[in-house]
Amino acid sequence: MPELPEVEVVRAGLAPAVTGATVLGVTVLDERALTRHSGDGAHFEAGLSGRLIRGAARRGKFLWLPLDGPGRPSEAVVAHLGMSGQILLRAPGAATERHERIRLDIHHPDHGDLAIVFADQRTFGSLALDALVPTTDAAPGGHGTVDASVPAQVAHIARDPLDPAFRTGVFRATLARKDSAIKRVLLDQSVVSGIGNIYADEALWAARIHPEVPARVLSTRTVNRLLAEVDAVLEKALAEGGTSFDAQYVNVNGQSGYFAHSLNAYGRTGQPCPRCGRPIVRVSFTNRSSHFCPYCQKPSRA
DNA sequence: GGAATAACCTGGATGC
DNA sequence: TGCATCCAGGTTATTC
Repeated sequence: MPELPEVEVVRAGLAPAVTGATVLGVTVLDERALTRHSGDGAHFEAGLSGRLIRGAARRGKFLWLPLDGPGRPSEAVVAHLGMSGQILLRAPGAATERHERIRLDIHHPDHGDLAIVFADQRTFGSLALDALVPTTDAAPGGHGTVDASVPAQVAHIARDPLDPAFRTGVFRATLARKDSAIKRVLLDQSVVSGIGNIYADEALWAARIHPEVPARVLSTRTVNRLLAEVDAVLEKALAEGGTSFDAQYVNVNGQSGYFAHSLNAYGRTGQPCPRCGRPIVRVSFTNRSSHFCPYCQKPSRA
């Protein structure tokens, strides 16, 4: 499931191959991969062909490629991997991938011709051509860019905890106003971006916070501890190439990450807590699952 | 306005 | 073996 570390691995792999490249052609195989695009497949293809890609940027789980082009508006290709999206770099003319939805043929002045393949099993991910708008804080739009702009559909997404422009004071103040469970708040991308179900469970386990504790009751010290653990979990996952359970997530070369071997709570129902040895439990939580240690993560600790 | 919930989707796992 | 059902979860529209 692509969360911040997985998307960052994809961005880092994509950047050297696409920066300075020109889009030769676009093939849309499945228009369901354009749910965030305002037009149809033909509109997407026409808007992209001939454009120069200036780089690869990311905020939270959103990835975008800023575009140049004579007489063209300030735009970017925005990608969201959803639950099962993959962006792969392939040789020109490479065989169609399983679940391939969109292919961009590009030419890079140093690397020659390449194909960018967007494949997605569950079709929750998408690509879109979107206008770039100024950031509200005048800081760079995200990781991998110095431009103070973001795609319009990413503008409502909060900065992620690894972003230098992330403001912990604003985060603490937001939590103090939230009656919702802390895990729900961590998953709210308008509060803090990049965290999904896996890393929310892992960070809460590391910080010894029960996932259903109301956010507003957490002390400043506890919120600081949580943020430190969120940073640590994301950094470690990034260093290990992300999490992969079943080839749902791969880097641009189709390789899986190793962080699944480092998980302490997520997906470990019934297995001993690495800290106290008591079994990890799984509870249903807003259409998904929460995994935690009921002994280490008592609600009263808040 | 804030919070909670349903819907979207595919394929693997499970049960009968 | 084949069919039906459940489950995984990020985002957004809808409802309360």
